[in-house]
Amino acid sequence: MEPARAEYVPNPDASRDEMEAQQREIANVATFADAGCPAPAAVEIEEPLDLDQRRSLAGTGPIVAGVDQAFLDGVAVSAVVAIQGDSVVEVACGRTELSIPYIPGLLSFREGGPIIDALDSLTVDPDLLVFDGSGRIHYRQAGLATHLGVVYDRPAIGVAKNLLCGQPAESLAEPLPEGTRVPIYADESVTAEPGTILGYASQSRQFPNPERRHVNPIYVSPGHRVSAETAVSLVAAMGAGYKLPEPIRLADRAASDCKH
DNA sequence: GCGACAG
DNA sequence: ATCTTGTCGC
Repeated sequence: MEPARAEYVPNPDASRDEMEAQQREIANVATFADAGCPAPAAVEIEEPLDLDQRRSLAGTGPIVAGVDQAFLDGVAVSAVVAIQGDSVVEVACGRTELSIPYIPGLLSFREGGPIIDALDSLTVDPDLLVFDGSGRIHYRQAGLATHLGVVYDRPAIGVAKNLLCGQPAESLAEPLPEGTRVPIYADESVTAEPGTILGYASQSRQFPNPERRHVNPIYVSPGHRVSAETAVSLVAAMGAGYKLPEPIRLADRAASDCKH
């Protein structure tokens, strides 16, 4: 697939000020409301899928693409796994030399290159992109999922394993029951009206007895063309019994496979 | 100055 | 993100 807005392709050689300025601009053109994204019921994944059992595209069901990265020395490997219904329909990889270090808040400038490299070789046309990292839960409301969602002008969701910024509506220190969703509000650290719901902490999975051993929530936020509420529901629909949604879980595996 | 900080 | 075996419990 090809970028729809080439002017927003992240440039790792830009100055920090330029990066931050571009992020504010991206947040302004991003849509944090449902606009052409699939319905959660249309992308349900009941059982864990197998990366090695691929099937060809069939019919007009929505295609969801999961994206994740792995690293070796100075190289970033990005993998995209495209899923339609209960089938993996395509797997693509991309790799790029790492040019800048990891800086919280500027992740898309470090990992955007390999991701675009991978998406460039994808032949199917995804209806939804799911990224490992934040979307609107970001200092300038322009995390990885928002940045790339805008670059491709495609519905996009960010799924993070840790909270970058924002204020949970309630404490997340104690284990939550499975299915719990806690709003993440904008606070002073975010360029949004205080009280804006940036995303949700979602307890996608929990053990029967959290006293002994518990699972942490995931942090789901809209990237582009999806609301915070629909984003959590979409991710929950693709859980297949795991903490992380199937597209991300498979992309994670594909990326480490791609390394070796 | 101090603390916080996706992957 | 990455370096890594066994081990405990629904």
